[in-house]
Amino acid sequence: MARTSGSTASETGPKVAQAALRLFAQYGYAAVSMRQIAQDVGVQAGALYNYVPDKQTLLFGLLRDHMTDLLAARKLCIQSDDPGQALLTFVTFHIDFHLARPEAVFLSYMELRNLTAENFAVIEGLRKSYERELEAIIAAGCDQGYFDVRDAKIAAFAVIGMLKELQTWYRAEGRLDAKEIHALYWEMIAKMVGMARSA
Amino acid sequence: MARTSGSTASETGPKVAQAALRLFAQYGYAAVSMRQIAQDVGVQAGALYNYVPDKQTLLFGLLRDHMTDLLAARKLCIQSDDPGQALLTFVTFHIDFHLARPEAVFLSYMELRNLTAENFAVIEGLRKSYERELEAIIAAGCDQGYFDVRDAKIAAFAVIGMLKELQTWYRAEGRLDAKEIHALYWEMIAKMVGMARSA
DNA sequence: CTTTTATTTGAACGTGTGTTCAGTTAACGG
DNA sequence: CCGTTAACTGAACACACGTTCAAATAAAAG
Repeated sequence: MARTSGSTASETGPKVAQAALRLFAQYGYAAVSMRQIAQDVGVQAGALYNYVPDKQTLLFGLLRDHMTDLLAARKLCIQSDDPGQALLTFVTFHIDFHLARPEAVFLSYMELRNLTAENFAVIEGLRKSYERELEAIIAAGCDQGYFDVRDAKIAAFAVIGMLKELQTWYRAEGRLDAKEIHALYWEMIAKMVGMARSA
Repeated sequence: MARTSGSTASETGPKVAQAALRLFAQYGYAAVSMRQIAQDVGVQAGALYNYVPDKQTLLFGLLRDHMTDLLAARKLCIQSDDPGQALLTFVTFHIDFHLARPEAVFLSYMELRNLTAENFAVIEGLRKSYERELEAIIAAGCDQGYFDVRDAKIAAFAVIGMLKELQTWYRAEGRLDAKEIHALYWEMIAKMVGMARSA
């Protein structure tokens, strides 16, 4: 047997990425075999290599695309000169973007160590450039007297940590919807950075 | 060849656990082979099975011991009826305990999904009982009017998240020592829970 | 010194791994 | 309808995996 009826690269290609994303997120990169991915796609393992040079590059592609999407979406946010507004925008954007793609987010946190050194450096660079935006907002808010934190870098880490943890407990069918989560987190974060009651 | 000179179970046993902890934390459970662990111990792979029934149980044992240690150490904390003091104690304890054993902490966050369903349930139960302590402290502080948070459960998650993130950036040789980290995190957390300026 | 016990080796088992590729069939272009 | 290209199969490669176990040696006990 050979080419299967109805098969086109434009359909199989995305299926490969989706299956890999799903399986890597669920079981971990090292625990998922190319044959499992192939089965999920509905194809033999050999066929995957029409779409991906190797397993490592498959993982890297998923992480890089996720980070690229994140930064691209972030650029579309309306940026504000007011630090309070800028922080609110960042937090709201972060929550929406991340809650919408839990698997990619999970993968990006969990599988960094399975990247080669070179690939890791690329992803890490993208991640840092995102997190530095938050740090810059907090630092600016301090300089301008809107916020009150002793260490902007640590405060940024704290906010990132809070938001990361959100990923671990949020369920779409859960007690809180996105709107309530926005409100709760914004309340906590605004207090934490000592935001003056204006904005 | 067979038994090597100087070999005793009381030395090799702990070595196995240490090597597994180190390697699992660094490369991930699925990516580390029993032969790698054996090499780190300085022994052939077969010898590991004098100390561990299988790889899964080895992982489970590491995680369970970590959680057991955590809960035991926590019990030794002096508990306070004052919510502010109780929260401060919790935060300080958490930071000290976790910064002292980064590998076990990392493993406990990363390798939960590589546990069998039964083993996972055990670890998850231990973890929840720890995190519920924090939630109870925050809830009590709210009830008694010391704290001001809209949702104690979410606030507890937020604090846990902040502290988890600390693990990812802290380096012993870094800019901040434990004392400064205590102060910075306590400041942020006290503000976040809307703590009245007394305690 | 002899016997017993503790500890490890080294080979083997069956299975699974990522990856390659010649061969085969489906879809497409002329 | 034919030739070309696109897509996939299925087998194979060399190697690594977790685990078992008889045999062998070291340490401990008597």
